[in-house]
Amino acid sequence: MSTQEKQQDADLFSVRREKLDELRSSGIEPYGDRFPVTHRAAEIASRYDELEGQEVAIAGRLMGKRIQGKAGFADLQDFTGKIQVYVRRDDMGEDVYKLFKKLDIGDIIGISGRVFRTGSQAITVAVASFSLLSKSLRPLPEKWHGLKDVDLRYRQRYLDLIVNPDVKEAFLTRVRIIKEIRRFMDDLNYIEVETPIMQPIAGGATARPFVTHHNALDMPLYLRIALELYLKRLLVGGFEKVYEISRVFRNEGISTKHNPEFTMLEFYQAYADLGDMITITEEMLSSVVQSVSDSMQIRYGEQEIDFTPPYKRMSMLEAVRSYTNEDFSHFDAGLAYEQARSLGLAVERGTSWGKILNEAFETFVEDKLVQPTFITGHPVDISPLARRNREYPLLTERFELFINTWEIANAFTELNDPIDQRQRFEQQVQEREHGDEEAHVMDEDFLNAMEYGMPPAGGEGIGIDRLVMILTNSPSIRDVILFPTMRPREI
RNA sequence: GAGCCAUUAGCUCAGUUGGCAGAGCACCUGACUUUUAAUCAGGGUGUCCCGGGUUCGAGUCCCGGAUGGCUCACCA
Repeated sequence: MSTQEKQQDADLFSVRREKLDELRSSGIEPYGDRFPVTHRAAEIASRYDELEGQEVAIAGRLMGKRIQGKAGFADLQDFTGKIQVYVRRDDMGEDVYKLFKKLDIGDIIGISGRVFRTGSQAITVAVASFSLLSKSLRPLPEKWHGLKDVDLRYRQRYLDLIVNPDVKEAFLTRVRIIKEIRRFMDDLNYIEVETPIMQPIAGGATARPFVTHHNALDMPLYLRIALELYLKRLLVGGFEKVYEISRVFRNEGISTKHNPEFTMLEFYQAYADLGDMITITEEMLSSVVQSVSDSMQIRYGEQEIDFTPPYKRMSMLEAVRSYTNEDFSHFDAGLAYEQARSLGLAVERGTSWGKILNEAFETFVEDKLVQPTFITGHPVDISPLARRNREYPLLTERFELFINTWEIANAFTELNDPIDQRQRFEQQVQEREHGDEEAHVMDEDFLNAMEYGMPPAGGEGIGIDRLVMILTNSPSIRDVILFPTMRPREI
């Protein structure tokens, strides 16, 4: 059987598998050792003038091969980018050159050689020697179109990262954003802490949790849906400025804007209030935008979003009035019901005033809020952890920051009255009994903490993933989460 | 959870009225010592997502299912 005939009934994997065996039997280890790298691709390009004629050692993945007889070119890709390498039979000897020609695209190699420019001015390393560091057994996606199938891109993110350079950029931006936020919080002398991910009661937000079970304790544990209640326990414990950036989990639908696990920043500051949170938010966002972009104006799809502070502020009542011409400031559930009906909202009779207002807001206002806008003064019955407004007890001292129509941040002057907090929980428990699976459950331990005295405080949560989406112009949350949740599938 | 759309070679994609399964890249063989989506000559490597049905004949039409995308619902 000729090699060619053998090829015909062999798939690409077994062809490479055979190459690997041949390498081994000729004494070459296809999975090499430590390779001392002296330079990286981008560096050789940016410092070419100094490096011309110098000996360099680089390692990376072979991404292109242009052999032309007794010499040839190849592209090597490392974390910083691609660089061309040049191989010549007369430089490396017949055997080594043959070996190089046998390499597959996707193999990881280390080379050493001298930096030069070709006739067409391409910065190139003339290979003096090379070693195979890792044989690749599977063919990479096509070099020109890359990997487009979104399903494969998310499931096999490693391939996406190898062949689609923009993908790496978005994730590097994500890292920069989070780093900048940490720097910002640290500079304000906030203390970063870690609180339980598995909790006996999942509180701090209205959402369905994931449940697991602890065998030794023989009890259910919930993956946290928010960071809030533990961070507030730390306020009781004397931490005056505290923050956490970490994953929370919500057992809900998946969409371009929702992943079951996502990253939140939450921070709490004793003796502060909502106004302080507004200031911090504006300063933080403008500093983050500054650090990842040259401009305060960010393009997201068709929109241009201006992060220059101060951001627009509007109370929920004002916002609803200005988009519907209906005034809900009477605080009367019956009147609100009539207004909702005339606006075409499908609300049930008996729905509370606050829920109706919120419904009107979500339906008629939310999708208009493209530029950063603080919406303030949320009804108390949708804000069980926020302090009441002193003048209007049906409202709270709360804001949500909307950007690109998405809720990006949520903050309030924290409720620190344990009696009121208990009543709020009781209200939530009732709603849960009436079928609202997302309502809070009673958290006696949290109340116990608050009964020892929690300082007045301002607190805030920021959804990091959506912020990253906006700042990287990513249409899907899956473009900013390295390994988004997917239904498993055979490869 | 609902509606619409998609699924064909390792990847990116064609596939006509229902009539032998196709191209480019990748891969294999050969030529080529400064190319760069290298080029030239030759080679098609397939569970047409899965299961039924209609038909002389199904990648194509019908039904059911799987997975994904978009929109909506829920949510941040």
